Amino acid sequence: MTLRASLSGFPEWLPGGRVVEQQILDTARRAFELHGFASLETRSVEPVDVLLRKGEVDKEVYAVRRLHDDDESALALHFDLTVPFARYVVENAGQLSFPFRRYQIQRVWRGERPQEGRFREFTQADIDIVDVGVLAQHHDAEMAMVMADVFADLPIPPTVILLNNRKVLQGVYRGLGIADTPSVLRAIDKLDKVGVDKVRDLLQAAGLTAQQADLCLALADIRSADGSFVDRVRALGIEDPLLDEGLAELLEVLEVVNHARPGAAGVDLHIARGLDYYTGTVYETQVVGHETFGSICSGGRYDALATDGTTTYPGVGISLGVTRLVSLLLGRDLVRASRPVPSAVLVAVVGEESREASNAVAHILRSRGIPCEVAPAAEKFGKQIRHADRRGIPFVWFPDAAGDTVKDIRSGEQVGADATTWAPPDTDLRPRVVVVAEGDEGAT
RNA sequence: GUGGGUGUAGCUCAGCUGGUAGAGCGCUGCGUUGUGGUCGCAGAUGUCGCGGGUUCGAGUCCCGUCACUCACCCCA
Repeated sequence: MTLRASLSGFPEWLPGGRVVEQQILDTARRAFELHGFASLETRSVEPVDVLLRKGEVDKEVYAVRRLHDDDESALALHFDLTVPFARYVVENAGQLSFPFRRYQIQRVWRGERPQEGRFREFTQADIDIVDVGVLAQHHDAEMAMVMADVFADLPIPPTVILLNNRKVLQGVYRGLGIADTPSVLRAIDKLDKVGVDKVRDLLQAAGLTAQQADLCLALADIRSADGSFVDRVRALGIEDPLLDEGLAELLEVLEVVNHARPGAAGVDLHIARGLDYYTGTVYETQVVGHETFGSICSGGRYDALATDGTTTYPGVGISLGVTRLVSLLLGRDLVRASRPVPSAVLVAVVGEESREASNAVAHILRSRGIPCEVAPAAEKFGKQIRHADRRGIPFVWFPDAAGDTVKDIRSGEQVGADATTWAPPDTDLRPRVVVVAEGDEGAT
């Protein structure tokens, strides 16, 4: 296990797990910057009313206050990165140029009961684009393509970004004369978990007729990797202008994404998304073979979230659940770090009186970009090698006045070497994330 | 917040109807006295989650409490 569960919901990885997490963070950052997103960080805390304004839903928000104040200022840890970003855009609109694109990688906090893949403190890697007044539709497809690039660069199983559009759902519900859209959305969202019959019960409990419920279920049942979903929705025979708009948008996003990144996305009309500020496209991402684990990357378009009263800043964003993804990869042993420490070389110490000579070797290696450490004690070489072995350090360097040698402790091969010219193979230079082969148990 | 399950060595767990705590892995040492991994031998380690109760006696039964975990809720 690479997860310490001392405080439930506040994960702390062991060093090997952190290697995996950092690789994901580096990969995301790299992809985001290649797509021109500027880095941004917002404060961890927001006034409570900012966090709760959108959607009365008493989100599981953590309040923050000084222990000694009886206090007034109701602050809370942010619940996601989208709402603080919307606030930031409104506050700094005068100094930003639009359309504004930024990425933001930070922790967020939610006071929900933890479970597999669900934490109270976790890291999101978020990208958003906002504009003034109107945001071009093509950005909806762009979001999915950027994330597809991230996934393509990660050592993880295939993923699929599932698309839907709130307008399609709302258009259908409105066309059916259904008033209570939110509870229908919530019921539909449970399809995978509780099954068709339970959801039908829920829908009827929400006041739908049997016929309405069946049409909602038929709609939710539509999934496709191509444009064929449009005809299947039409076949339900429901007419509504919002539906037309939603279908057109959804079709465009799907076609653009899959043209550029074949197979990266699919349409799934039962994706609803809980957050209430979404107004159009919504995204959810499954890891193939781990569909029940939950979405590792979600988001959507919000046309009315950011506003100062006179000007509205519509946006679209998507957020990678870094912590959730790491917990999936480690918890199911899908990947491992090649070693938990950066060191590629352990420089042995012959005797404490010659530690300086070992330090000098290490200094030269480091100056050439080779991470290394010096043995902590001048023990017998067997123990020094074992020290390296346990940490996964592949090479042990033996300083010797008659000529240094370096040993690859995996093969046992030991050769003469000069610190000014020797280098490990590229694959050993830094810890790597390696995919665990089927049935490959044990080992570090 | 509501309901179920679990809490014994660093880790995974065993411990039957109460009789003073065990295994595997890991760890330490030796065989091999400055070249590890395999193998063999030897060894160390526990407030049995915490508090109370019943009992001659509680890891075991009862009550409470905390933590973890699963489900609901919600979601990355």
